[in-house]
Amino acid sequence: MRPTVHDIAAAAGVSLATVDRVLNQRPGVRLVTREKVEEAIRQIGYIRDVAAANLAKGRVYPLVFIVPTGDNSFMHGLRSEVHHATLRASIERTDIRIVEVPAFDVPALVAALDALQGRDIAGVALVATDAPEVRAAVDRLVSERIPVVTLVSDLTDSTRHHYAGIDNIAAGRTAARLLGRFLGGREGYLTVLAGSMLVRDHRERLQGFSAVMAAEFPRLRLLPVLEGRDDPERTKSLVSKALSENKDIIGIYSLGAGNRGLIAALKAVRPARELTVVAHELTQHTRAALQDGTIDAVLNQDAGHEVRSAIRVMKATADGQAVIADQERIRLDIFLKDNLP
Amino acid sequence: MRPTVHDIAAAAGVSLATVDRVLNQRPGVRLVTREKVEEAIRQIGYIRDVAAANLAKGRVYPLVFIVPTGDNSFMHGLRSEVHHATLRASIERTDIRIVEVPAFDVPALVAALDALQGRDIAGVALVATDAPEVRAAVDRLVSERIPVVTLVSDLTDSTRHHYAGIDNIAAGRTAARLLGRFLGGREGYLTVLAGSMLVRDHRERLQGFSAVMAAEFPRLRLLPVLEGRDDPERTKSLVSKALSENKDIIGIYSLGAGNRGLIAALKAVRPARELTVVAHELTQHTRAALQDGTIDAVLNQDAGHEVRSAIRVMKATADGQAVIADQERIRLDIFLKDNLP
DNA sequence: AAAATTCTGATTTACGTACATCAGAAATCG
DNA sequence: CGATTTCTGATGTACGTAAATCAGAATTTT
Repeated sequence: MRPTVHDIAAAAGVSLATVDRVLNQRPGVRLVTREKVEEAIRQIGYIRDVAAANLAKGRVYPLVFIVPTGDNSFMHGLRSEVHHATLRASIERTDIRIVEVPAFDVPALVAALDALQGRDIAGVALVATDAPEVRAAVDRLVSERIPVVTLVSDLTDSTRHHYAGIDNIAAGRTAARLLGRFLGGREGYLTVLAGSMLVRDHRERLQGFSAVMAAEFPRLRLLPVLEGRDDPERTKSLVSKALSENKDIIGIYSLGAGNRGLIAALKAVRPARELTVVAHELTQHTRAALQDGTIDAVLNQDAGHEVRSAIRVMKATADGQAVIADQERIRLDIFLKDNLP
Repeated sequence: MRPTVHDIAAAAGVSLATVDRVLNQRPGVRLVTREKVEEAIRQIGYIRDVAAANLAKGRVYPLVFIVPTGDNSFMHGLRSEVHHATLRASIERTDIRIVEVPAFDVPALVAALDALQGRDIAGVALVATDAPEVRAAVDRLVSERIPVVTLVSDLTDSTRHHYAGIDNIAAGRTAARLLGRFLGGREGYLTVLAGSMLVRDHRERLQGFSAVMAAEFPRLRLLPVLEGRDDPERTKSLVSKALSENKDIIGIYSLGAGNRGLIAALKAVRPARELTVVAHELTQHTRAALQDGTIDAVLNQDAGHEVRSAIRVMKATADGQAVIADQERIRLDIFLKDNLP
């Protein structure tokens, strides 16, 4: 049988009330007594029954998810996963609020974060735009002892408690190796298509990609990055233009969203041009493109996992509990047409 | 506020005791009354507070993990993950017992399963050897309303509640495409290295691999499968022999354990022979081989995820709770040297 | 040393559910 | 119709913890 507060009281020779004061860091306990109790806790290996504690407290976890607006498939999927999480709210004792903020809008994000100060909140999860102002706002929340988790895109040098997302440098490196190996020993040009270089995840992917390309596939030369702003129309024309201007392009790495436009551009030149393509984010469009051979590999992060992980981490952090680090690592999924879920 | 048993009682116009009888399917309730209560439960959308219920019941989940003995890295890792789970036992209210059974030994596995009949057990997880006798033993447990989960390797046509493992056909197909693409348009022979064709996961991997190879990479021809029995020494000599007998082998797919032997054989011919290699299971050996270029890709299933998922599913099944299907899907991890965890 | 202050103990209620007991009501049987 | 049998209600205890109250002890201050 697992030890309870009663066992602590007995072991330390104090009353239940005193044990409770020590456990919940309430005042009114002399130092010597406090130490006696803490020693007893260690001795008998007491572990608080979180379920019982939450029951007694009537605990709910008010959580806030700050996600960017915008209609690209990935963010849409992310919002939908957060929404799904709200359906489990009563079971998980969460109370989730979704705040939408225009994408890449630093002041708006800062305002949303600052609006949470002083509120009774058990945790904040945000898709971070990597700016010093955002970092400062996050640090303010952290200093108020509010658990903060970055989602999908991380924040440089911030004190956030956790990052629920993939290692984007590794993702870029992986994309490079896949493209490099799939292209065999061929020689030619590669085009990189990004959403915006203002977000850290895109910058990091490019960084990893360039590093491996330069070091291991010198025969493949990179063209300047095309910034599609995650907009299908713009992306389509950028890609079409690049392909027609340079007939030696043999591969494409699409590291952001807006793949619909990319796919349209590819289909337009399809039978004639043979291109090896690696893209990010599994959506209905990239899935279909993978299946029909327009895209060769898709790198993905599972938004559902990210959201659930963020919730677990926020709850655990709010309770001062440890997390299973291994379980919270978000993996980079690599999909070929053969292992689609 | 979430509705409670009191709310049901009020809504149905009955007493708490009657609600309790209905909820816990105890006798002593007339049909009409029972239906009235059930209707009220549906009306107000009552969901049982599992934490409170478990507290009241003093519930613990006695779980049994049946895992094969043997010293290959993967099974070693699996046992270690189960052991790790026992460390969280008091928090998770589990009481995990590990039963070791010789690998591929059908009668022993059946005996282990039958020994559990009639015992007070909240769930059984087993690494299945795919034999009709095993299926029958599993079905006996299921008919006793004991939750059964297959782990890593599934059972054909059985009534087990859940399979916590990867899709092995997809794994084989993925391996084939990786090898095929990495080898570009080259022509030559491929060797497949398996542990034993008696386990379903190995058979399925081979099946998927062969299918994609035949359909999409006809220039790569498969040699007869080498059965290394997951034994490093035997594997090493088999591979060395094959490589020296056929100078046109340009790729290897190792779909089972015993990769230590494979790696040793590869290192012996390394600078001279250029081979593209895809292997299964990320261990310290395959990880090092991936890093130094001896192996090109490793397909992996995360044993920790499998064990934790199995536990969640067994607990949920024991409580008649739903599981988040998406969360319990075990994914095929593809590791290149760039995305190692 | 008396007063004021700070600790500590004892006790109670609560959270939502499970489970047992016993009395009384309703239904069924003879 | 009375006697059984079957249902239902009322009530209390328990699970492990939180939180509050109040009395009394120990300590510190005056």
